[in-house]
Amino acid sequence: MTDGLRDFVEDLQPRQLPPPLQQQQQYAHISRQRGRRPMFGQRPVAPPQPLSPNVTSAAAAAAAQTGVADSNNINDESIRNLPEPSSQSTLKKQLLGPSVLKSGQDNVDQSKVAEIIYEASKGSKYFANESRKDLELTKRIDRILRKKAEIEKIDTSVDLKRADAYIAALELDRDLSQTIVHVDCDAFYASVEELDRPELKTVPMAVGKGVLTTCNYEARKFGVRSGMAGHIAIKLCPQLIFLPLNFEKYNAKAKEVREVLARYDERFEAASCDEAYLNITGYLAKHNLDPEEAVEKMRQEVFEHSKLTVSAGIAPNARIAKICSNKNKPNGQFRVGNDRSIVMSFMKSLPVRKVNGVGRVFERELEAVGIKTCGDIYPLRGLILKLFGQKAYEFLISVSLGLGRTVIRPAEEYIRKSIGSESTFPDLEGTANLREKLRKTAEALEEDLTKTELQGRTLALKVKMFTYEEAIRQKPLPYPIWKAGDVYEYALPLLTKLEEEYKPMKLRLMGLRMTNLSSRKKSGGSGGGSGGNFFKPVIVKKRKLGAEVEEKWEEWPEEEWGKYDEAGFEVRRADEGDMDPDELKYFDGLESDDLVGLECDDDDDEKERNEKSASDEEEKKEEEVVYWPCPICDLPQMPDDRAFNDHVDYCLSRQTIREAVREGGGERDTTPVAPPLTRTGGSASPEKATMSTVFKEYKQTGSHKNPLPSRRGRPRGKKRKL
DNA sequence: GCGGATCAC
DNA sequence: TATGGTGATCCGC
Repeated sequence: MTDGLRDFVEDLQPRQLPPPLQQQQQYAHISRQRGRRPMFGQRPVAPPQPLSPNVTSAAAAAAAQTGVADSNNINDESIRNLPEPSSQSTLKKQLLGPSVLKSGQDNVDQSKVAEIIYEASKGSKYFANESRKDLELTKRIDRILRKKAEIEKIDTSVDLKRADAYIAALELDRDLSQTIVHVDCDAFYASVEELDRPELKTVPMAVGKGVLTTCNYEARKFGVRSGMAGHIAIKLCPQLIFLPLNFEKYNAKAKEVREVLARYDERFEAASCDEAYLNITGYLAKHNLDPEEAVEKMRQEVFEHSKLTVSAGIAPNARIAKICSNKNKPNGQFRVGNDRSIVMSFMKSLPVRKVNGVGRVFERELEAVGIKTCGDIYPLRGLILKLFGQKAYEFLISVSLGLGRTVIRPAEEYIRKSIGSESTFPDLEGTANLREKLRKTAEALEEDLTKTELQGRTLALKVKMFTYEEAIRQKPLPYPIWKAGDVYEYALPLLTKLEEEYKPMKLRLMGLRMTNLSSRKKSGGSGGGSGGNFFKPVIVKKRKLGAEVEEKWEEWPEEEWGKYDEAGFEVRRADEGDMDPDELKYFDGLESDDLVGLECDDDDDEKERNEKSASDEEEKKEEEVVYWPCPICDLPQMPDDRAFNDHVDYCLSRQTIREAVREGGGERDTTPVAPPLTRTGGSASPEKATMSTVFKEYKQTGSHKNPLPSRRGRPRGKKRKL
């Protein structure tokens, strides 16, 4: 350790400046971590030996030996839980960490890295926990595969038809008119540190302790990654230099970057400290610039202004832009053009893991059923709903089509739904000790509640046992609280409850979190939640079976990532034109929910769920209901007048469009990209490639609305802005 | 509504 | 000696 580094740590101890953006608060806490340990300074060791060509470290050599066969280590006592040798490989991959597919690791031998990590982890409690989780996942995947076999036995043509109808509806909504940019700073924290200490540029260096927050590209050559445990990183790269976090510095730099971004889209969306989305459609039109030119210029300006390099992705929507920004990292950019065939061919070979929302677990589940790339989704579209559920279905389908949101808006317009504080510490046990820790945790939470001027009506206590097993107990409160004393008082019963459940409870982490938030600001403000004075949140209801829907909740990761527009902010982007996407989705959702007999119990009405025999009820209904066949698409509809009429209207509008396509000859854009996506039986359009083109015209004229006299009123209510 | 799990950063 | 913290969502019960 060096004194200089220690000074750094002392310096930031009181810490925490008001983060300009909501998202940044999630990082602010880190700087006040207790129990800091000595920093690792430079060690007198052998010169750097990247893992790229040859691994020469002792650990690697040892690993190489044991690594001949994956199952060689199975007799280790600590991993006796492991079922069969085959799961070793998945576990190793799991241990590799979440960012294997990220950039900067292309020339690193991942299997050797995996071995080293595996060897270094073996025997630890952490490892045992990972093994347990891996086993659970393997079992779950087993169930999924059995389910798949079941489904394949029966007739899936109805599911296929429904999927095709859904896809057709989504296709109608496709918007290729916007140019979205995702900007991502390269190794942000590490780069900022290098500005102050240029000599670090040429040596492997990491920021953060315990778990690395990030590391520079020199370090990545050794297989070091962000999110990696510090002691593992040392095994991979003994000469790795560790720096402490310095959020003031990072925030200042982030601000500089944002100043430039604002020139291109004043309503850009800061997704985190070092990431942002921009809609540069307006900018391009105004300055008559090519997207690539403009972004090139923007990155150049960012560099001149902040001395930091950024990477960027340019695409018709945020999801693809995000993927693109990783493509030519560092200091590069990549564009997927605003053209359906380009989008489709880009998605076709893209590993699903690259998509935001597909993590290590989902990746394995998908792989098990034969989905490795986004192009693999479409052929299985008839199975996915039953295999993974409604949300995952909607998500995967939209991913396979390369769809994503095109509305970008400032982070300030999102409302926070929870606020919490948690910390890890050396194993702790004993009622008195745990209560003391609880008190400290409550005080930390009060601090954040004070800063944000929030209060909450539901309190949750989270603990992590010394075995890494986690548990949460939560409780609604009689009134909103924010003071540490109150928090402690209400948290104590939760703690004692846990102590009873887990007999001698030994903890390594404790956290408190408040939900059901409301603002304590006099002037209203953005705090949302029940109890709020000015901005009462919109009641957002999830899809309900058959019944009228006041507000619909946008499907999972697809759009807003759960953040919603509390006070009904007017979003003024062009893309939310006249065709209300909700309506299409509504009908489709209704269809699938109703017909599949899926457990769609997203009701907010308590009475509806009082019957524990919900599933029985469901089945009974399923048998009794007589569906009305739609005269257009022939798919069975719920016997509900309004819903039926809505559906027919919808089908007619699609029919109209289809005919328009045929008349127009459908000659444009006919490249047969992504073959599976162009044609399937049933109601799918014969020429989807042109549908979006046609639809654009419809959007302009607005003539698609109510192609025939409507028989009733649409389910009204505030339309969800996408 | 609760608790566990997953995901992103 | 020994693998983080904040916030959000989804699923099963």
